[in-house]
Amino acid sequence: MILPQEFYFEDTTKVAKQLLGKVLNIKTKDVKFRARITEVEAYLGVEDPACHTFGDRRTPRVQSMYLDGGHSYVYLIYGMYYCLNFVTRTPDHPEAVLIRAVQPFEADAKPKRKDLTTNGPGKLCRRYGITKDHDGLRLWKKNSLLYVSDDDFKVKNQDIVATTRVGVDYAGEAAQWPLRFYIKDNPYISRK
DNA sequence: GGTTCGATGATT
DNA sequence: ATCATCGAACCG
Repeated sequence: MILPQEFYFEDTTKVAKQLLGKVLNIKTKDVKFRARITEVEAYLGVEDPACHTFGDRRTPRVQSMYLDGGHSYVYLIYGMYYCLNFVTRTPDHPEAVLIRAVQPFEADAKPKRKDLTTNGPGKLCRRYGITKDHDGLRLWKKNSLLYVSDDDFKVKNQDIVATTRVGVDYAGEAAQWPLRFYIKDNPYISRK
């Protein structure tokens, strides 16, 4: 089933963990992809120095983060890679979950073994053609280019690994916050 | 208008 | 450890 918008209104850390194992549905020109979310990071808004909305910053880039929970937020990083996020909570709490890695479904995974093209936030966007065009989309709508659904796959709390976020050394104390989550023993995880 | 920097990834 | 690559953010 498709996840309702309310799913994204909850506490961002909680939403991040609950997103593990959920299914990302991507529509391109004529192809559809499905992939299971295996790694995420939570970004806690105005009080999180690592978050783009830290200090209630309202630049054009982060507009989508001030939409209601359940919208996508896509930005360009290092001039080369896009990163996909799901906005959480409400406009007065501009927070989000970064999708860091996914596991392609069998039909998509041409290589027999591990597909090395979806285990990183930049890589998965490149793999599925996710660009600025995918910014601000409604993730709870089935006709959206991007939407998120549920199936019978369950991730036990016990199988969630929590650790520090990647690439946020500049954020001081916040660099140590355990806001990166991934599925234990899953091969589709980004570096480190 | 100029400068700095980055929620990355590939390579050495 | 280094670099590719460039839009944003920041400064003034």
